[in-house]
Amino acid sequence: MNITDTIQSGVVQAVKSLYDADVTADSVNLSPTRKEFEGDYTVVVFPYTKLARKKPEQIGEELGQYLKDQVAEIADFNVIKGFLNLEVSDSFWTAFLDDIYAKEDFGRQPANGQKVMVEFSSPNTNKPLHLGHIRNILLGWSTSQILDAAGYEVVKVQVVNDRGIAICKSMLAWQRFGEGATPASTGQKSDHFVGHYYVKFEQAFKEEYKAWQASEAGQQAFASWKADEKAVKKAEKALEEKIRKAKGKAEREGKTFDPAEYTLEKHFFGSIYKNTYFNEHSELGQAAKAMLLKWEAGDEEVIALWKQMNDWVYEGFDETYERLGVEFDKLYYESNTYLLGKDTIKAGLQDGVFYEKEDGSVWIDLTDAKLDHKLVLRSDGTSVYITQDIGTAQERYKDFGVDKMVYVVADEQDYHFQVLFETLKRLGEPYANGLYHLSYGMVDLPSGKMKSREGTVVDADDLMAEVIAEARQNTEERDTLNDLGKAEREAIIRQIGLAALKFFIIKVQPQKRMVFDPKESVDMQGQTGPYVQNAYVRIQSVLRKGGEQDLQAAAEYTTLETIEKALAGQLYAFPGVIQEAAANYDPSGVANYCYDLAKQYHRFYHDFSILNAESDAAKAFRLKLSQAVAHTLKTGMQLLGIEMPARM
RNA sequence: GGCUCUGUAGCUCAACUGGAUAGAGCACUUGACUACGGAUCAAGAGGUUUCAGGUUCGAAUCCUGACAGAGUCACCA
Repeated sequence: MNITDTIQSGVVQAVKSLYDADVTADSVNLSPTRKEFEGDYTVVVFPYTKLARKKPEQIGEELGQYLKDQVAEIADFNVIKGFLNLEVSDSFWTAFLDDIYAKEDFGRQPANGQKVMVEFSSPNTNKPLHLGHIRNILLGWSTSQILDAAGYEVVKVQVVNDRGIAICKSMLAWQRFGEGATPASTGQKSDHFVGHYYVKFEQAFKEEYKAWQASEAGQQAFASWKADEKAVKKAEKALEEKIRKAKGKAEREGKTFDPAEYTLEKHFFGSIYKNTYFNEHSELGQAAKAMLLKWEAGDEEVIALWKQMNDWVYEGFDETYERLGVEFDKLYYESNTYLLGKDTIKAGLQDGVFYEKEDGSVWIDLTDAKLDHKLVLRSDGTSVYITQDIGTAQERYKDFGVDKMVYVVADEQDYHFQVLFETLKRLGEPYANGLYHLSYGMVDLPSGKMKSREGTVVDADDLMAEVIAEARQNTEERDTLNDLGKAEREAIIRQIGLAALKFFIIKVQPQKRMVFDPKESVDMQGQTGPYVQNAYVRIQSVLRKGGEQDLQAAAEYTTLETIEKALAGQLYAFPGVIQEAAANYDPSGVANYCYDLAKQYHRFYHDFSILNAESDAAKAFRLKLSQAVAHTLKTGMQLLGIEMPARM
């Protein structure tokens, strides 16, 4: 039985015997004691004032005395206002440490027999991965590791969006402007090579569109739209809102606001008409669409080109994934799954889950779940995004029989997943109650939103190279690794750089939008990944020098320093941290836990000598404590996908 | 306009899910190694938790209403 349960049930008994009232163990408000007070755990006694009809201080005293008398692990207590601070006996902590210090897997839970699938990354294949993908991948990976540590069997998958208009754009641009170039011939990383042609397409389209805007046809389109008073009025309103926001933003950032950028004409061509132009007038747009149709028809030449482009991209992605240290158990390709789900819709139509409109389109009415009516099949019988998501979910269940599915997807799709999950529920899918959308906020730069069109995206490969370069520079300044071979040194430098990057991103709660400052992300001091690594490295250094010590002597160490108890208490909390992170699908708590533990250890290390401790008993005890901290830090950081070097 | 998320120190983030005097890091100021790794430690300064009400013994946290930012409301994905 663990100590928190022991205390809680002790309080239940105390309340029963002292006040003849029944409370549940769950309701006992128990938390670690704040560091400015004496004690290890604190019980809040305010809730018992009514049933005891006494003052909080008095209740605290009575409960404290009862626990001290009846519960062996409680050595002492004090009461401040309505807070009962309990002191756990030193022998409890030494026994606990004795139990865990040699366990490298401390904190991990035994298998619980449940299977969960985590989907993450899921890129488009027309351009390389960027900072946004990195947040997604780190969240997905660490959540997978955490679920695994919490006892689940985890299946990691990604959906590769390998078809559609976007990849056709890259293909077309390569065909027209590529002149037979290949990644090998240009020396470019192959996914960047493909992305280059995507950008090329967008540039060419932009030029084409701009020329058309000035042409007679373009001006006429604008003029005829302008005749529609209602539409113009609506657009003017939207434009006003846009201007107001832009002005506010310029003001906040101390920049000048240029009203010439916000004319009605620019708004019309930029926001309102762009899709229409692409679909109906653009030569490039027509060509890209024609290519998509040919792809769907299975045209050999187009398919061959498509395969070539995608292969290039995959080669590049694999490299990036490997550098990041992530891998998947199975990949689903949209080109294989995009037709799934139609049969389910038809069957659901029979069962009355869906309804059909006169034009033949199929819908689901979710108004009683506070959602809307949602189209699930077009009037021409073709599928939409949600159709294939329904089919894919069923496919995955067939493949793996999972109890839960976690989708790591940005918060712009919150509504989509609400609709999807509700629909699957109504279809009676067996896994419907185990669906979770791990929604996360977009990553902003200090300069504002990332926009691929404006070239303000932070490339994943560049970013990793940058943090590693910074780690290299820091390492060279210290010359602590000079005796190592180059390969070994580089491996450590890589671990340090990636620790900085990963920790910086994972420490923020998923649902929050985060500001990513590249300058801060390469920081290696303070609340950072390398700071945590440093605590681990210090311990390794101590263990190398004092590892021969016979740890039996620790048994004679019976009076712990405050900070030693605090460290033991923190270690004790680790399994709970993992369980909570798993239950909430939130790795940020693990990151913050690792930081707190490292910080506490750094302080302990500074204030007390380990190898030159006052007695053999103290030395042995502190070695055990250090070893336990090292294991815990290593496990915790491993859950975040961060490796711990033995030296740095 | 409807719905959802967010708003905490100059900046980046916490706050054990309703508990004590709201905590860290960065930046700034000042200290600490002839001792186990200074990527460290300690100290100082920095707050009307966006605002106004409400519930409660107790609110950054829950409720209502404003305000601000973001997202979404496609026979797009």
